[in-house]
Amino acid sequence: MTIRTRFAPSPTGFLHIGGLRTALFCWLYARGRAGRYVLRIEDTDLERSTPEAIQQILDGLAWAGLAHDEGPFYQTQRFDRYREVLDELLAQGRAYRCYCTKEELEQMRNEQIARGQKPRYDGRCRERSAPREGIPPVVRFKNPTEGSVVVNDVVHGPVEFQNRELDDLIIARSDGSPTYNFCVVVDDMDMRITHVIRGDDHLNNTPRQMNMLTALGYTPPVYAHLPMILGPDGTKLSKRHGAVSVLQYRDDGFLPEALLNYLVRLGWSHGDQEVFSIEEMIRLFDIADVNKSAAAFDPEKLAWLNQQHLMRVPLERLIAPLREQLAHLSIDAADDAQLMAIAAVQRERAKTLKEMAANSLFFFRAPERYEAKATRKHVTAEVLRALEALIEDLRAVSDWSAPTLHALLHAQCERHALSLGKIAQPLRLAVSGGTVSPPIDATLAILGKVETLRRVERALSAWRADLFAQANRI
RNA sequence: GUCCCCAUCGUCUAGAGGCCUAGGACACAUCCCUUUCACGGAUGCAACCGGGGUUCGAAUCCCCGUGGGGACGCCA
Repeated sequence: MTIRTRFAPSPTGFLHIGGLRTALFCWLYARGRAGRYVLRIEDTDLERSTPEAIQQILDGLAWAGLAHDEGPFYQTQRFDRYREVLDELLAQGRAYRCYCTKEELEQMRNEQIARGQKPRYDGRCRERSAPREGIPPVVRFKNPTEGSVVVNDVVHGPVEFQNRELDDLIIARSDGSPTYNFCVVVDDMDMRITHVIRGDDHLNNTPRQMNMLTALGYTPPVYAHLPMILGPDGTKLSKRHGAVSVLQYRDDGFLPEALLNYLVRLGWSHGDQEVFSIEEMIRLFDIADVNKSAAAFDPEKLAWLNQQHLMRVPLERLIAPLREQLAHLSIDAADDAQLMAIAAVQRERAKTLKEMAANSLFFFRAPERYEAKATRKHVTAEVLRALEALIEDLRAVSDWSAPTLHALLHAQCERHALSLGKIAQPLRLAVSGGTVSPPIDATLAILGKVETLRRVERALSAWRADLFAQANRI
């Protein structure tokens, strides 16, 4: 039988980290065993569902690369079908109309809580034959009152629920619209879902759904309830923990495979391996290997993984997102080859593409000033003499490449009996304004001959004036 | 309150009775490499929630506590 999984978000907010991991596990499981991954939008809550949220979810999933094989299906477009199943249940006496008012239910709940009991509907309308005037009824599922339901959860093992703990849940509101637990049941059945992989918070819903499925003559699917993801402080993940939407991670300069890699390692592992390509995840992942306990989200490890992926991914992959990040810094980087060269030397010195862009700003913009402290430290009369000699060499270079420049620098250092650092640092200052950059030869190579000479000449004249003023003052 | 779930370094995890002197990774510290910053390498710091059992032997199995989480809606 073909394995069929589904991701079923409700569009009442952004797609967040937890949702993305659920989607990832569903996707990996289906992909790894020639199955089908279905996307279903659970938008039965007309009040809170928004088209913007739907778009956000779709965009987030698309960015992550978790393409669905079927769907997206919208529950709001399946109301006729739910109605049909509802009537079937009603006709079979598996469901009944309940005329209790919200006030009565509220009162019932309060009394039960006061008595220290679990609030639950007492089934008083089960045997009611006559409707109550003026009260539009809801429909409740007639849950078994005896025995128990065992959820053979793939990650938790068997979990037993007593039917007496469950009550007759509402499956259609008084306005006739179906509720979540009922739609899920009908959809999972109709879409022939074989594996329901979802958050831990749904474990308690499972016995009810299984009872309904059974009442409909359908064998329940396999269930796998994933542990929750907690914030870095161990409490429930929320907005104050930073990124809410997965799209925020894109904007912050993360690679989707890095995020996915981080997420797959939350509750799952494969020996000592930390870095996984998408292909490896698909090949190695198994829902049965997932942990039971909740995991805290660690932004530091995500950042480390992102760098690991930045260093492994084909360089071309970095061009577009790096350009995008530079655009946010008002840099219009048109040249693919140049961006690739920059990414090649910067990727081992940046955790994110955003950081890479910031570190690479100087390639596009000449420094306006030179770090004062570093200038005092690295710029001396002796260094100036060496640089002046070097610039002559540079002017004469026809093959402007890192190896050539490297040789030139070395030669000049030897001539002046200086270590390479003595000359590399002031050069860095001259071209970048600071003391941090990729290897100086590579940096100059990327910058190009014209721009390098312009910047070095400008720095030299500024520093000459400085030294002269200093000498006169003393 | 009732029901359900969970429990190994600060964090993510390995561990399915002896291989555990509890392994790896992030973070942190020190050192090496070095042209700055990184990358990389080495070393160090650091954990089985508590108590009872079962067993020759328990991080691993059972029970009870404790702590954390979830559910209990005409939300999903």
